[in-house]
Amino acid sequence: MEVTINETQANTIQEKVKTFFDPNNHPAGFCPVKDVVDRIGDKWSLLAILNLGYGERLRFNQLKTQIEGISQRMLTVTLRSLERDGLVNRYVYAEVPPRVEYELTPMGEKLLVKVWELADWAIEYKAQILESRAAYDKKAAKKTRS
Amino acid sequence: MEVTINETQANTIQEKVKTFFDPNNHPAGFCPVKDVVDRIGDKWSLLAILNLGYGERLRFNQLKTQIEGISQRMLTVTLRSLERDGLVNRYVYAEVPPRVEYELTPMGEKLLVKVWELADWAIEYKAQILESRAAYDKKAAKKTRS
DNA sequence: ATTAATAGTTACTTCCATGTGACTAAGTGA
DNA sequence: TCACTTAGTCACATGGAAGTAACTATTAAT
Repeated sequence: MEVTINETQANTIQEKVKTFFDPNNHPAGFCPVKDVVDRIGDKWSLLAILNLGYGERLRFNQLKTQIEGISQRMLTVTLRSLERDGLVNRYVYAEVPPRVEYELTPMGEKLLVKVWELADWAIEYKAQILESRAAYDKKAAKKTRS
Repeated sequence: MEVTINETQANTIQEKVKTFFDPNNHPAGFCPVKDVVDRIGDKWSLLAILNLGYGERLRFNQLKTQIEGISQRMLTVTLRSLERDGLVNRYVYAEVPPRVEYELTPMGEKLLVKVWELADWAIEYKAQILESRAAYDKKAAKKTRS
């Protein structure tokens, strides 16, 4: 089910991108990739999704503990927006003190799988990125000095 | 080469995440997924990468035209950071007026392939997200009214 | 002498995502 | 009566990413 582009037989990423950006295929500004990245590009959403990725329902405070550094407010904000988009389910139990549990929806889990594949790239190229960065900074420093 | 987790035979995403987050496997805070998303999560990087994904070298002003809404400054900033991380190459021609061309590096192209797969998810679930969002807002509106 | 072209840089401003700390409801147990 | 618990909300403060507009070098063409 990897049929992003089925308008033509596009086999290389170049062909795919070219086909994709063709105004005949989509309205201008249509960019699902950007949509996803915007959705998970904030500070906490991805971490919430990852922590719910264990497959167990987690209570609010469990998440707060597991997601290091997150504030109460930001956890609420993050979970609300994930819930709104249908990526997590929220279960409220009528108890005192309150109990609220969160879990990934199937849609959220599918996203996690996709996002997870990015990790392959990150791991494979992490060293190379750091190298490139160091080399670049070294050059920049030289220029500034002279 | 999809061997993110080879410590165990982890077949479900739950197992993968569990294995991944095990402090025995990685130092705390190690999260390559977050790294990538941070890298492309800014406003323009992804759009620059996508536009360079055609496989053709593009001049500064070509990019500026193609990336709708980007300012001169932000294009420079974006390209510089991509160059620094080794995702794009920059070719300067000693001409007047200046000519500078940009292209994806192989590493950048590999990233594009991965990121592209997110589009599959986005396209598949776009309608469902919008539905979920509308339903959520409708409920929220009711609560406010009462 | 002036304009035009390209690929920037620089100084300044603005705004929104995020952070902080106090506050709340509702019941339980001491 | 008071403290304690959980899962929040609310008002306000802040930093940094992004935006804006003016300025630059260099040469060719008019």
